[in-house]
Amino acid sequence: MNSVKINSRTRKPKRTAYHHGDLRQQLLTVAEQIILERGVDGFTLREAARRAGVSPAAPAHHFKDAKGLLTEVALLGFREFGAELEAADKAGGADPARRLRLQAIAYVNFALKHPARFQLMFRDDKHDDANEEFKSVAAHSYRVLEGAIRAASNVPPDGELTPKSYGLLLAAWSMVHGFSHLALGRGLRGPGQAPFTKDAMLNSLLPLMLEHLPTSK
Amino acid sequence: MNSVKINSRTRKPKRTAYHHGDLRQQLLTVAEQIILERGVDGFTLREAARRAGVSPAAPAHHFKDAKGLLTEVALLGFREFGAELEAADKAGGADPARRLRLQAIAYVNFALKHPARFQLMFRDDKHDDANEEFKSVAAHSYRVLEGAIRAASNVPPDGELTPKSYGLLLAAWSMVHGFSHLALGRGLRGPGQAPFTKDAMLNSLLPLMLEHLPTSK
DNA sequence: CTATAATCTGAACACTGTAAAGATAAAATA
DNA sequence: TATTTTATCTTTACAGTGTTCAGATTATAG
Repeated sequence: MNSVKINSRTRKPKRTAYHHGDLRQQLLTVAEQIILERGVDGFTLREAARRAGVSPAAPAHHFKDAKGLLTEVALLGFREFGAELEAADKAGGADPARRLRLQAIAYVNFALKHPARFQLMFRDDKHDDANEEFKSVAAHSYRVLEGAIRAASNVPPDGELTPKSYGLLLAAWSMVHGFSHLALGRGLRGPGQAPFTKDAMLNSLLPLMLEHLPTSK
Repeated sequence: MNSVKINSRTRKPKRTAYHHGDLRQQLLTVAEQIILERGVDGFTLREAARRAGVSPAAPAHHFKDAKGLLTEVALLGFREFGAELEAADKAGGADPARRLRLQAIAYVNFALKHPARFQLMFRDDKHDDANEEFKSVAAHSYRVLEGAIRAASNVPPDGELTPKSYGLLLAAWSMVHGFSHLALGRGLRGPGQAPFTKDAMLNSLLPLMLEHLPTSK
C-alpha cells in the first residue's frame, strides 16, 4: 500500500510525535481561520491550541501571549496589504490621480477580501505595543499612500508635507478607511434594509464614492 | 447633627437594603465608566455588578445578558449623537454645504469627546441584533445626514437618492467616520511619531481635511 | 393581611489566559 | 557515539469570566 510519510502534518491530525514540528506557523494559520469564523473577539488562545492539536500551554513557547500571536497575524496582514497598495500605486503609472484612485480601490478591496484580518490590523488593543517590527511594517503602508499624495501635491520626497497636502492625505485615507469599516459592519443598508453584497459595495458603491475622492493640489 | 437621608444612593455605597432601588440605571452608568477606563473590551459584567454593589447574577434581572446592557448604552449614545447632529444641521441654516460641514464637525467632535461610547456604538458584535429600538435610533442619525445630502443634491424628501447623491453621502460619511476611527486609534502620528492631541486633531487636522469635503451636486 | 411578582443572593458550571514544574526529544558538545 | 544542554510540549493549577438555577427577600397588588 501507499507508504504514508510519518508525521505528515497537512491539516490538524492527532499528532503522535511529542514535538509538533511546525507549531509556530500552524498557530498563525489557525488563528487566522478562527478570527475569520468567529470574529476578532471570538478568538481564544485555547481554541487555537486545540486546532493545532497541542495543549493550552504550548503556544507560550512561541508567542509571549495571545496578544503576541495576534500581533504577528496583523503584521503578516500589513505585509500583504502594503504590497497590494504598492502594486496598485505602480499600476497608476505617472498619473497621480490614477495612483491615488487605484490605491483607494486596493485598500477597500483588501478590507472586503480579508475582513477579519483587516479588522485585526486596525484594532490597536489587540496588538503588542512593544513590537517594533509591527510598527515598521504598518508604517510602510502609510508611506505608500504618502508617496501618491506627494506626487499629487508636488511635494518632494524629502520635504515635509504642506498643510494642504496633509489635508488631502487625511481626506483620502479617512474616506477609504471609513468606507471599509462601514462596509464590514451592519450599518450600510440598501433599499428595504437589505444589506449590500460585497460585490455591490466594491463595484457599485465604491465607484460612486470615489467620484468624490479629492485629487487636487 | 445633620440627619442623613437613609439609603441615599449617590455613588456606590455598601447597600444595606436587599433591593437596590435603581439598579438598572446604575448599571448603565457604571458600564459607561468602565468602557471609558478600560475600553470596550475591558468591560465585564461582573465588574459592573461589583461597582453597583450587587451580586454577579443581579444584572440578569434587568438585561438579558452583557450584550443587552451594552446595546442599551450604545442606544443612549446614539440618542445624544443624533441630537447633536441635528443641532449642527439646524445651525447650518439654509446653506447645504454649511449644514454638511457643521454635521461633519459635530460627528468628529462627538467621537473625540466620548471615545468609548463612540467605539461601542459602531461595534456591531457588541449589540443585540434583535433590539428594534436600537436600530431605529441608529437609523435616525443616518437620516439626519441624509437630510443634508438631499438639500445639497436637490433631492426631495420623498424620492429616492440618486446614485450621484448617494455617492456624495458615502463620501461624506466615510470621511468623518474614518477620521474618527483613525483619531481614536494609535495610527495618526505627527512629526517625530508624537501622537496628536485631541485639540490638534479637532482644530487643526479636521479643518485641513474638511477642505476636501465634497459638497457639489 | 395575604398572595403574587419583582428583585437580589449564593452556588455551580463551563469556559478563559497564563504560570510553574516536569516530561520528552532534538541539538550541541565532548 | 555518549552525554549534556536546550527547545518544545504536557500536566496541573489558579484566578477570572458569563450565565443558569434554586432559594431568600422585599415590594406591590388584591
